[in-house]
Amino acid sequence: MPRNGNSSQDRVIDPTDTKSKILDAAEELFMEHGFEATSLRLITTAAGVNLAAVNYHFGSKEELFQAVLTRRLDPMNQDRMQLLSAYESASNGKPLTCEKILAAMFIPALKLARDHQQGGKNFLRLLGRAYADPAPFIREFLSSQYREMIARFRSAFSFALPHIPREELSWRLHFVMGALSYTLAGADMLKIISQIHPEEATNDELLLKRLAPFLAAGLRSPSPAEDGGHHLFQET
Amino acid sequence: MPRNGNSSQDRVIDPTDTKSKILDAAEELFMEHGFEATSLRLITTAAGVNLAAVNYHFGSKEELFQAVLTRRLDPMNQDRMQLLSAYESASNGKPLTCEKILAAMFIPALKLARDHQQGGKNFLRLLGRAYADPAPFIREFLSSQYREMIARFRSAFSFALPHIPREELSWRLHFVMGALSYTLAGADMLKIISQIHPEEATNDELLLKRLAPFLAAGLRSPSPAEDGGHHLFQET
DNA sequence: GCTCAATTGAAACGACCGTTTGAATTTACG
DNA sequence: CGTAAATTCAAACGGTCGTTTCAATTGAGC
Repeated sequence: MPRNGNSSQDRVIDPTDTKSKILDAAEELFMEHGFEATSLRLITTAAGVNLAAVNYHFGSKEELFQAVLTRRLDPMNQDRMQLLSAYESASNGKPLTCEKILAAMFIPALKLARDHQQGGKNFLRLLGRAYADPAPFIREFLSSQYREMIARFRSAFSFALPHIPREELSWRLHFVMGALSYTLAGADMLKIISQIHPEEATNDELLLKRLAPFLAAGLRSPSPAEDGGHHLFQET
Repeated sequence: MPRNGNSSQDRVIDPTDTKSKILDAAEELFMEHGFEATSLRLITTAAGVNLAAVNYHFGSKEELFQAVLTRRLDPMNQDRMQLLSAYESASNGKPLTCEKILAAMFIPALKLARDHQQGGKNFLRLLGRAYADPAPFIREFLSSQYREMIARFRSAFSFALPHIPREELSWRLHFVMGALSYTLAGADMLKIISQIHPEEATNDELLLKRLAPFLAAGLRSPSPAEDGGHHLFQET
């Protein structure tokens, strides 16, 4: 009895085996109902497998959730870092533009959103929910999954924007991640905020072509320490 | 038997009555565990009231959740619109700056975060979770709560930035809402993204003094239609 | 073909869920 | 004070939950 294991595919991935069927069904159902509200019975019924298969292959519901996240999140963040390295190698030691660094963040996310016709979009919504979940096992998992990639991109931005203090840059990177994840995950909020035509709202590439310039302008803006001392939050 | 009702306090709010005790406990527990994972038994035990009191005073668990949201969200959005109107009245028909409009959005949220020492922060985190929840009853509720406020602020930005096409502005307003809600709600994500000192991360006012200039720069940036045709998402 | 481990299967475990019921209690008021 | 409405209470309703157990089945290597 393996009881878990095979954490980073020791064998080839077979989309018809029990583990993959569970992961596919869990991804869609976790996205739709959240972690706590999705029962293992719902997942195993949708996957066409026995209820006990989840505990046999993944150990527990929490470990299944982590497996669902890591299956796509880990490759996506690896892609981001590889793409960033490729851009840097091609620049001959010159700093990259903010747009270029943002492209290294966005393109792998876009690829994920497009690749698996429904799975990709489902996963990004699931990720958006996980960001807002305070459950310790989720937060610690996301932290470990993101730490390396975030450090890598902060260095790149620091090199591209040497006049921005490192701490200010950490904040701006936080804002970038917020707008990106919110935009990729919360398509439904668009219907609240605007009367944007639905057929356009589904075009993620166009969306990010609008988001990247928006964020690049914010990243390049003067550091608050050198803006002449505006007093924004003074009433009247 | 009233069976619900009293939707916008017909009587004075008494922080020691059963309804308020339930709302306070529910706000904290919904924030911590999410809607589905928070049981009415947990809420009523924490509030020190009988289990049946929720169904008696609010009708159902879903209606209790909406009552928790509307108690603070509705006043906050009213404050935002009143503040925006006050700024506009003081400007003698001249367009407001982006920073000023953003201040009208941020200040009421900041007031909420500070007012109720723990309740305020709890509520904003709860709101962040609700944004990412696809449950129809949550999405429809948020949509109805935000529609008027969003329309009001889109008009203000449209007046302040007449050269930005209205559709582009809708997208940028979406990005603003995303970065703001993500920032206000997801304080824990900061620990993932940066090594920002915790004692500073809790200072929301400083946080928004960094966020507002960042977003204002993005809002003012040239419209993509007139940026000369960059090709950001061309690989290589 | 036999053996033994890997996997699947059906059933049950105790626990907790949202809601309802109807009686007991408190409150408001003529 | 008496009475009718509002509120609180304990208990139970039918269900669903994650997990475990153990027998049945499968599959690979000798």
